[in-house]
Amino acid sequence: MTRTASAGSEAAPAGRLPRDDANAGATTRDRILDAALELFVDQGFDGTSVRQIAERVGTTKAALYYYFASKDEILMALHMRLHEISRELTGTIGDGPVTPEALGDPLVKLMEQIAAHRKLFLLHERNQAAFEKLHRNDDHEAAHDDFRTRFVAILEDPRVPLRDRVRMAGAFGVLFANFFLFGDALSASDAEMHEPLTEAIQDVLRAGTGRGVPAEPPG
Amino acid sequence: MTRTASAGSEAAPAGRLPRDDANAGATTRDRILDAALELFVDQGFDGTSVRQIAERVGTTKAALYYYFASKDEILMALHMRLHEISRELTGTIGDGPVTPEALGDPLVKLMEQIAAHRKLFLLHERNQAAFEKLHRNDDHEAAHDDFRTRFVAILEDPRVPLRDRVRMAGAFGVLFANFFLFGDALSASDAEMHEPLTEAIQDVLRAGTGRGVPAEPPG
DNA sequence: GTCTATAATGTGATAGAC
DNA sequence: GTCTATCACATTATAGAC
Repeated sequence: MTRTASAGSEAAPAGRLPRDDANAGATTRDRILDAALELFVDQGFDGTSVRQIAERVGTTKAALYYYFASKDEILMALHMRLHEISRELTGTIGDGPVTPEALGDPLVKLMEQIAAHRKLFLLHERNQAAFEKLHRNDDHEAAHDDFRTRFVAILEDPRVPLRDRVRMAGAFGVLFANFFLFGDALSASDAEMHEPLTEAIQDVLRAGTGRGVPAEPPG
Repeated sequence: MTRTASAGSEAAPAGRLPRDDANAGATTRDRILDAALELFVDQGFDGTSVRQIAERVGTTKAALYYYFASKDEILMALHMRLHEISRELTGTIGDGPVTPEALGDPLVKLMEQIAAHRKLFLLHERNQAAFEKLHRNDDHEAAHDDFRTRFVAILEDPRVPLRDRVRMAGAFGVLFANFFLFGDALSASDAEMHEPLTEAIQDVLRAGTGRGVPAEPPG
């Protein structure tokens, strides 16, 4: 996690010069995306103007419009960065109804991805409205097969007992709260968090299958 | 939960006529706030124009500005609605460092409040950026003593073992995920959710204190 | 209290020089 | 590829009639 996350999306205009002194030599297009990501997370998509993005990159609005046809397209490009990560994770869950136990490993893998791409996940969490609008305007509204979609499908499955579904949603919540809601407050490194978090997740899930933590505390 | 939540805030201009056919006879001021709440949750604060609010209420922009000096003030009024609820809850937590066990009851109470004022909590969750800006501009930036502030203070307390803090944040996350992240997917009534959710919360907390889910049955 | 009309500003986006 | 200058438009907010 030394670099600031300038991955993917290399379809830049023409002759770019890829050096590798972190970020400084990144494609202009990627520097725009990095700046936008930061601003969208802090101020929200609607609360951020194209001018602000340009300023942070150290250029002008017009230059941005050379790389992106619209402000929406900047958001879309950032969406795609996450979409690929998310699509890999989706495969780790089975197809049919799922037991809480079977969800343990996928959630731990998700945790590691969140840790590696925190800002990208934050972007989606904090700009839900903007993304919905984006997908409404774009054609392919149906079937974006990301992790969340698959997860929601499981939680909607009436074949799974409500008790279990509450646990599964809850396990995700344990993750979510520790990274996004209170990630700053805990002020622990990702490494320090890994074990206690994994334990907590497993416990929420496990307790759900075998009818809970034993009725009375030992002693 | 039959009514659509038109509580509090009666300091309207002058002679209002309070009937009680739900909402239809509500103060105009409250009808504005109800409409704004719905739109701010769906489209975000920045994505909602004053004109849209007026349309939904069935009046004009200028009329809104008779009741509120600015768009920000509408958001502020909604913030106050939640702030009072939140302030009551804060009292249910002690003052010093807190054990996971001691957090069980406050979180269950919080759950009940969230169920009763879901939209209001959602507003805050989805418009974090807007609220931060609001509080930056307003004077009293310091010390808004709501539940979240107190909760964060606990999670920052280095006297509490990290393992416990992860559990406490996680317990909140269980709540959060079931109401906000996946509340729609589960499609269960608040009554149906109450027991499994309470159990799940208690289990996350309990497991943290006594070193994990009991390896041995009670004896 | 609610309206019409309008002011003042900032926005996303484009044209065209270099 | 990046700039300056500008357009068209929506926004928040206000003035003043009724």
